[in-house]
Amino acid sequence: MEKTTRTQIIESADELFYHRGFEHTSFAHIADEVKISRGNFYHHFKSKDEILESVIELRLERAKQMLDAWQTQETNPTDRIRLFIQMLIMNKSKLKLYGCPVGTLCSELAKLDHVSKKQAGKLMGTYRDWLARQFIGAGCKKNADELAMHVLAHSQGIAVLANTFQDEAFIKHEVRQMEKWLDEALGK
Amino acid sequence: MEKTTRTQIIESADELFYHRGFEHTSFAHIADEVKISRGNFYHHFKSKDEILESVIELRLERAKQMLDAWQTQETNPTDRIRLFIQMLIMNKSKLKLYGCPVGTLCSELAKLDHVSKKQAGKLMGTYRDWLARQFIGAGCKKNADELAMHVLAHSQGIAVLANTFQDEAFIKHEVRQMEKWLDEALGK
DNA sequence: GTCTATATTTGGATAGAC
DNA sequence: GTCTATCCAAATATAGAC
Repeated sequence: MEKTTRTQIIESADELFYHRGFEHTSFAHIADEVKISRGNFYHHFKSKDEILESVIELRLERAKQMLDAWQTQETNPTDRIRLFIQMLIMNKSKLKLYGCPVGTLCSELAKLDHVSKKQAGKLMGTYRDWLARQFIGAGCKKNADELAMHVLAHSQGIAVLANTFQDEAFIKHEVRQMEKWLDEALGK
Repeated sequence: MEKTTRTQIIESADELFYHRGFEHTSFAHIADEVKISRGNFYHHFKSKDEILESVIELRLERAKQMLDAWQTQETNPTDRIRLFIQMLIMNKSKLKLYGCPVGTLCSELAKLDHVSKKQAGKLMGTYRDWLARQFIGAGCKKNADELAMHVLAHSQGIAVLANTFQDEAFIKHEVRQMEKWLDEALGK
């Protein structure tokens, strides 16, 4: 079963937007990856903004799939939060090179005041809501969203600094701190 | 005493790079602000990259001045760290709209793989080093840099999320958390 | 569905008059 | 030191043949 050209465009754009940023990625860059001509794009998408829309949709899909998988993989909400935090370790080399794909996109679209910035915010919101549900499950009903936002903020900050200072080792240290914080926050 | 055209260019570029991002800011944008013609730029700078260089220099200068002022204003290193954290509150409306000027620049230049990305990293490094010195002064000689990086990471994460979710109230809550963390970290 | 050719716009940069 | 005019390259987008 072949990947459609449309799918290939979206997947290549997804990677390039992550590595180079949205604005700094041109049709020529994507065309080189997919090996199609520039003109051919417009058979599949009306504009570059439409490609971005599809890329965000793809990322939303993937995020939901991953979180759903975690939901069945771990029965304990606390351990699910730990999986989220461990994501920083798993992706440490990419974080160092390109930062967080979600955070950097949200930051870029905010500066561009782009029509899709709200959609990108939804992507971040997906993690926020999922984390909040885990905290509720772990017995923190009252301040679940605050705790979720704290984990998210700490993760985003780690990504920015790992990228800025090109430092992977730092990630490990901060992750340990966050895990310790989690144990205390859950009153353990 | 008049501001030179050169100075006006740098200051306008500084603001525009913060609000719109570096790549998304054109000479036309800066020219509109300064009210000069596009061609006139090249009497003062050889290229757009050179303007960026000067903008980063300006930001470095301002950062050092501010930190020096704090150094004399507060005798207690712990209170100086508190001043740093309070900066998030002071700038909360700008953070909501544009994120952190240091973090967003570092993130953008990393994606562009720009020649000045190291210089931007130095800007972040200025805060890192200053914070580490305060922690040393507060008696945390052993892990001063780790503590500095933690404060920096938390601040950056707060900025990213305040910007993404357009939420100022969240900043206040996280700042309170960081202040509590600081008291505990300093064994108080 | 894919291509080539081309239109159009924008943005960075240069030349030279004043 | 500032301007106008202009060049050049890149990037988005369109038209129409195959």
